[in-house]
Amino acid sequence: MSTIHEASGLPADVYSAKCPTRQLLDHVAGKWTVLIVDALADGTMRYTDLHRRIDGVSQKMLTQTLRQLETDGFVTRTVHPTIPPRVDYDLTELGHSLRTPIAALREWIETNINRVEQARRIAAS
Amino acid sequence: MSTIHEASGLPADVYSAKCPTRQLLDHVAGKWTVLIVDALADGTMRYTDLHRRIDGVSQKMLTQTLRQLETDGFVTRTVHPTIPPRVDYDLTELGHSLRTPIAALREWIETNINRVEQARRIAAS
DNA sequence: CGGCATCCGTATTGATACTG
DNA sequence: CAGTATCAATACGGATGCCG
Repeated sequence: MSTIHEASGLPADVYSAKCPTRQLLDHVAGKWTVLIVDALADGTMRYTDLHRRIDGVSQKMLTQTLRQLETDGFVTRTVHPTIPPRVDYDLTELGHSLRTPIAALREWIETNINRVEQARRIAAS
Repeated sequence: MSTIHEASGLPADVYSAKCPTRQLLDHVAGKWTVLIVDALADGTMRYTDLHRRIDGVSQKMLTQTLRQLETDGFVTRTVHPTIPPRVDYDLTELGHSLRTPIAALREWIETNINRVEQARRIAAS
């Protein structure tokens, strides 16, 4: 039973270049998206928390990805008008539902890294 | 129970920039990787089959991604020395095990595209 | 603290043409 | 059929400096 993309009336199909699901795939299947959504699994995190947790992400990419996650409806951004300022990021319900496949991907990677490295050694020989 | 990365003796952790899992995340969480692995779910496909199935992929990206999937041990490439040539691509057992989280991601996208577009309309207003 | 604006080198990607 | 080679466009991403 396939989903119909309401705005176009056509079936949702990532294999079609023009289907909006393709762009969503690009958003969701990104390194930083995976890490941010997964990091927010346990609850609220501040900007600096995320920056520290996700080793190697630049301010620019963190902000950019958070904004995209926000417009796609995966995270909420709450500004506390205090001094110093404080900004909380949380998963929405939609974001939480995305957590499941994303966590599965992360777990697969961490579980199978040794098998992949073994395959690479064979390929290199 | 976390996996130990054998080559380094350290825990496998995608949050660490230097952990090899981070690079693997980059390979696995890519648009073309997702589409190719998912396309091979039903069995053998030839180069041209994949090119037709995955709308919008260039020859270059298709070849490049297939080579990467091959060295990572996800697909096998079988050349038949016939005229005209024929090259078959298949998932390995490792590739099959990756199918599960990848198919889950694709299905999530196709199922939730309308909710995302609704969130975007709200964000734009 | 949590950004944004700008610059800038590099890696990715696409289009096109050609080949065994 | 299944690529490779080449060039041009561009997006990615880091570094820096400034601001409320």
